[in-house]
Amino acid sequence: MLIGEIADAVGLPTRTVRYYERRGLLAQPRRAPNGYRVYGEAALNRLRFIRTAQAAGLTLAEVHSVVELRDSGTTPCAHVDALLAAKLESVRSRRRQLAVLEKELRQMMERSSGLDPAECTESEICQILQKRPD
Amino acid sequence: MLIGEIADAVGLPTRTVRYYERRGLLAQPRRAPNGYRVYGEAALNRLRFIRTAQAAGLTLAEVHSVVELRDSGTTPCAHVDALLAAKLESVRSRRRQLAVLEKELRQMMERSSGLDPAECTESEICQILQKRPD
DNA sequence: GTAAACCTTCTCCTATAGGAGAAGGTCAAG
DNA sequence: CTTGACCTTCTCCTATAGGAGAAGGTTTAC
Repeated sequence: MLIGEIADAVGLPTRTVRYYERRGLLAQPRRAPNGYRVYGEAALNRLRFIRTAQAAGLTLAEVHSVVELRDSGTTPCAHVDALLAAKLESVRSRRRQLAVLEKELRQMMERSSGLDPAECTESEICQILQKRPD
Repeated sequence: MLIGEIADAVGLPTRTVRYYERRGLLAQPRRAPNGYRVYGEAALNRLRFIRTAQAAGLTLAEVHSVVELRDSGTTPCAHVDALLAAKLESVRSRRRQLAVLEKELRQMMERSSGLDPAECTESEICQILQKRPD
């Protein structure tokens, strides 16, 4: 398989496949006599894994830490559990932040409907944003 | 007020104040004979406004669009309303995405507790991530 | 008079996940 | 034999909001 074929197989641009190689996520493939990258099944699995892991919210750096363990012969299960737990906590935390922000935005917009643009002075720049709810 | 003083007054590093000036968020201040930036009340209000707007989730580019209107003599209320509405929608959308992700993470972790690391094969790299719920 | 604490501009760097284009080699088909 | 579609490496660029350091001038305090 050449890079264009494997890229099509997983739905990535060839640039991205080379990028993963540079990042150390994908082993350097063997080369054809003309210098072209030649991939096998393992690379296909690896790319699919990367997509799955990204879908689970892992960063490429985190994916890297997982494949590094795998490549070193260790079963990465425990490490993945820890990553997922940390990810879950950060997602929860982010959700809480966004809930607060959404509430504030709604309050600002509600207040805004009762404000007169003519009363918006130059020094406060924008009364909708500046006038915090009492 | 020199840059260090105004920076302390709003709790920003002096670097950031210069950065806002470069970004066009803050007017170029007058200079003392020695070349030092000298600020007045207006700059203080502007910096406070930027912080408030950022807290509302606006990007610096969006803040820029607001102060640009203000500086051009237009009351930016309508524009701010539109920005807030768009921001609200994107926050809602993001929250929905995170809710789905949180659920998936929880499912993965639950499944993980019933999996045997010994069964994790090299080709799938990690069964926790790879085995999607049936 | 000198050391500390300011200030100035300049340029490059961070994280994240790639995207864009240049300049060139290679391969299959008409 | 040339055109188009591949492939190669190289470097720089994107968005976001600054951070870091260099090299130098100024002001304040002792």
